[in-house]
Amino acid sequence: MKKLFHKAQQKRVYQDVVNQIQEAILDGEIEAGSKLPAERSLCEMFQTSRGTLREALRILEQKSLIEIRLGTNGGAYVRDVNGELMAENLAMLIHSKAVSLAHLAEFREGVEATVGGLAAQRATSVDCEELHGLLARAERFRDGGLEQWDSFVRVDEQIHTAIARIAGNPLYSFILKSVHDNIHRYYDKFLFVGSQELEENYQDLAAIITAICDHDSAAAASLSKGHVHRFAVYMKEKLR
Amino acid sequence: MKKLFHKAQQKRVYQDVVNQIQEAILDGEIEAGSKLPAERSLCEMFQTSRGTLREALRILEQKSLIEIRLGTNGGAYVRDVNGELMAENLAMLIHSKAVSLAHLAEFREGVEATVGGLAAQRATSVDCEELHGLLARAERFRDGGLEQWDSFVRVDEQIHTAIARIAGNPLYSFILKSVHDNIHRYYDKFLFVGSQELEENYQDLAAIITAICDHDSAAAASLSKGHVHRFAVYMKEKLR
DNA sequence: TGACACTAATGGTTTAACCATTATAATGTT
DNA sequence: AACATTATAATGGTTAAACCATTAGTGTCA
Repeated sequence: MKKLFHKAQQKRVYQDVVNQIQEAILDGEIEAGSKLPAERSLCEMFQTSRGTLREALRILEQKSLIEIRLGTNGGAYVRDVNGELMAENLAMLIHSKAVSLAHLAEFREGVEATVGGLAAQRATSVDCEELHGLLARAERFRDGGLEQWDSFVRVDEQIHTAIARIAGNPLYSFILKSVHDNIHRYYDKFLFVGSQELEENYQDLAAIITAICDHDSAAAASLSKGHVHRFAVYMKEKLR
Repeated sequence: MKKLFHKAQQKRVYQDVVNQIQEAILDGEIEAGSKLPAERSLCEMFQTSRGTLREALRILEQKSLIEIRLGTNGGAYVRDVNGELMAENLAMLIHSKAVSLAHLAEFREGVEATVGGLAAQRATSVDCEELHGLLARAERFRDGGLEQWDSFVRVDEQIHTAIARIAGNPLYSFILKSVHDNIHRYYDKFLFVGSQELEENYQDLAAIITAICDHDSAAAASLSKGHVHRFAVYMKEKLR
């Protein structure tokens, strides 16, 4: 932090403050993890009152650009740019019933199919080693039976996350994370499957990973879609 | 508005206020378009100070749940639930260079392909009439030459929006709107094409609409993907 | 009838004080 | 020396009261 920030202007002063700080963060002038000056210092820099400045900080916090901590060493810490707003928006759409579980599941089918196909085109040998490593962990948890269902689900999600990363387009990663987060937020309580479904799930993952490592894009897309579709059908049955 | 809202509690008072109002909006207890009480009245309801209450309103405004107007008849008006947060998040990801133009274009390819395929499965005769009506308008603007390029682009976007609606999944509509908004926000200035590209664009749209109305899902998906891909190539050339 | 000014409701901003939380330093105890 | 306890100070959270700025509606006047 050097000589940045000029006196706040415009009609709504807090908006000007938001704009200045947001630009500085998005342009990389302030590192993620670093701390903004204390509220009372920022007030002097922007020549504004504390109330107005705090309204600006509330907005930046809601945008998930900063995180505000209490106590000594508290203050506004700059966060990494992330996709939390998407997840939050999705949560609101679901809460308000503008988007249903069926919509969410169908959307996920389409996206995971596309992502699976791209991953098959772009997977390197290193990527495939990682996928097979994750698959081996999933196999161990599968053999552990229903007691390790939670662990299996976690690995399942790690595999999907890894495939999205391998697809090479961060937008897919952000959006799939939003979808996964919301599935967990709203529907976790309904999810419980038997050992048969667990086995089927594992076989799905194994087939998808094989297709990706064979660079068989069409198969990877089709298998991914089927895998997600089966999952969606389970959810629907549980919710009925 | 009846007897809702109890005294604000918890560590961060403004967060409790946000939660109460947000729930009321998302649960439909407060209609979109209606006005919340004035700040000073809300302060009494929540038994909080005006500064704290205003921090809560700032958050709700940033979530695009309310819109605050000035002057007489001003105040916090409840908005329809929408996908603006997604668009804003996407804008920040692009601004911070976490997502590039190429990523955005590739993502759009995948989504528009999926949407085109779904629309072909679900289009009714009424939908097809609407699409052909839009196509006729596009044809008129095409014949108007480059002078009506702006109008042509608007109809083009209307067609894509209509196809997303016909696909029957609002999530696709929200996300495609976010993508379109950001393409316009960041790349409009680079976009200018000649009459040949305009003609090609029109032929693309005509072919897509034909496929949709023939319920030829695979063709609609493939043509949509090609259409978007061609657009993406143009953008890349302009940016070079 | 139209232009202008007044009025009142409402959000925007400022100031100054005090409360709550927490990392660190100072102190005491074993 | 090691550990538990307490005090300190930095920082965000909250309150109160006053005043400024914007704007729809109303009233006045030419």
